[in-house]
Amino acid sequence: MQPMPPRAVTAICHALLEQIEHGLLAPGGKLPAERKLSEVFDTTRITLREALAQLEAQGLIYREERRGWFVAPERLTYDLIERSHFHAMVRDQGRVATTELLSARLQPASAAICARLQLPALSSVVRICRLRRIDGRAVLYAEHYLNPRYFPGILEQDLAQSLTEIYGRVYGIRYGQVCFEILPTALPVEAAGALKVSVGSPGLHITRVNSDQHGHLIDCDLEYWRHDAIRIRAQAG
Amino acid sequence: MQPMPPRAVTAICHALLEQIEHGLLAPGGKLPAERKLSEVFDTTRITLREALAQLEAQGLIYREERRGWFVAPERLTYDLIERSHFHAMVRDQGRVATTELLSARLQPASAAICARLQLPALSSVVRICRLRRIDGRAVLYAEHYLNPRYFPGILEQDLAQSLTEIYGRVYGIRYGQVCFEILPTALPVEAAGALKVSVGSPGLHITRVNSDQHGHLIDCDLEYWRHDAIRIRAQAG
DNA sequence: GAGTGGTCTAGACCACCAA
DNA sequence: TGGTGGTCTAGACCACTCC
Repeated sequence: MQPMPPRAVTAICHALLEQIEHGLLAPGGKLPAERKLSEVFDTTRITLREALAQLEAQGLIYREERRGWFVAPERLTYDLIERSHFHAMVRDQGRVATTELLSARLQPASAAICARLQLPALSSVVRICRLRRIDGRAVLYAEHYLNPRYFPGILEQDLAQSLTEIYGRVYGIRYGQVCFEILPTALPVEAAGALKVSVGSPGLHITRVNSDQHGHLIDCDLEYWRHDAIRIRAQAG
Repeated sequence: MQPMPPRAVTAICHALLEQIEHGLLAPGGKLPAERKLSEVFDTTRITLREALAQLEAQGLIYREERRGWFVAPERLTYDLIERSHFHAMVRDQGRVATTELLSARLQPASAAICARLQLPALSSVVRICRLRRIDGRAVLYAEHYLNPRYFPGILEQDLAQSLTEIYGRVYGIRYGQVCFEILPTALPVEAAGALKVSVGSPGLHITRVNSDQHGHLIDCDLEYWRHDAIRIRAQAG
């Protein structure tokens, strides 16, 4: 249909794409330096970076801040309905998950969190920030906000583990109804910093508000995913 | 925490953000020309465009190909579970929806579509391409693939209407189980062209595979949304 | 210390849109 | 027809990574 303009950027994209598809650049492999690539394609770094940015938007390559460009690994499939926890989900897909605890403490809740958990103004909540990796690559920055009333003494637990597992083992709490909200947007600074991506890169923001088996609102999660690390599945009806 | 580098790009973002938040630029309003803005902020167009791209990634402004930059309207909330059809969903949120039929015909199915609909190789399917707008802004490019066996003569219907409604009225078919797959990625050329966005802009790709009330796979939709036009909701458990 | 990516400058030409 | 956005050039300096 369209006359297909002979754009330099498009040509570079196609050339790189072909190399990746034919396996000359393996998943996880590093691309040559930008200056080297701009010589190869006989163009400027600005133009070359434009092409890299497009492949990044497609999720085919990704960037580690100041370290260079890499071929993106396969996405993780995230099933909204049959929610196993992160480590199990990753393991079931033949990958290795790790979790790093960034911070955990009791603090006053923001207005937004109060509203989500239906708490009165200025309530205290337990805030747990964690970074999660798949095969060593940071893919998810998550903030958990727990209603402290249901989880006395949780700060003494090992919070790099699955929270779901601690909920059940220590408090006898299981998830009941869960509400999701999925928002494609740029990653905020905290998330971008933790994931080592440049601020303003596209990402996926998932908010989960969780009730327990008795219908009490127990906690909510703010998850920030690399946009290229995830595929969401759901079944309805 | 971080020393907050005095980046030109960040400074411009904040300045524009403030103007938007204080309503000096109304939703749908047009921003000044890029050259004008780069003068205002005393920088080059490249740098200024970098800032605009970041705000675009956040979904705060958007671009119409060759027409300029505009302040983004509120997102549409898309509920995965209680799926009313597009026009009803938009109307319920106080907006106006329109649908434009781009093409509709019987054609051989691609391998991917055959797999989704569990059809034998080289089956024919009805392919319907449509463009949907909210308040006049193109937000969704959708391709529907129907198993023709369940929809004889559907090409004679008015396909700018709700398909859900035609299914029920003409064929006595209602949706049963539905599978979703949500993928943040760059918009492919057909979608980008129809939505009038530059190729390679981020978007949200939603695949729906629909069964009817008897469990037959009747059709599947490939939806391509502007990343800034949508917020997805779901409830589970 | 060499090389890398991150950022920025100061221009240019073209195709398209609106007047 | 003038101004717009889309694209591209040919450099530069800095902070950081990696050796």
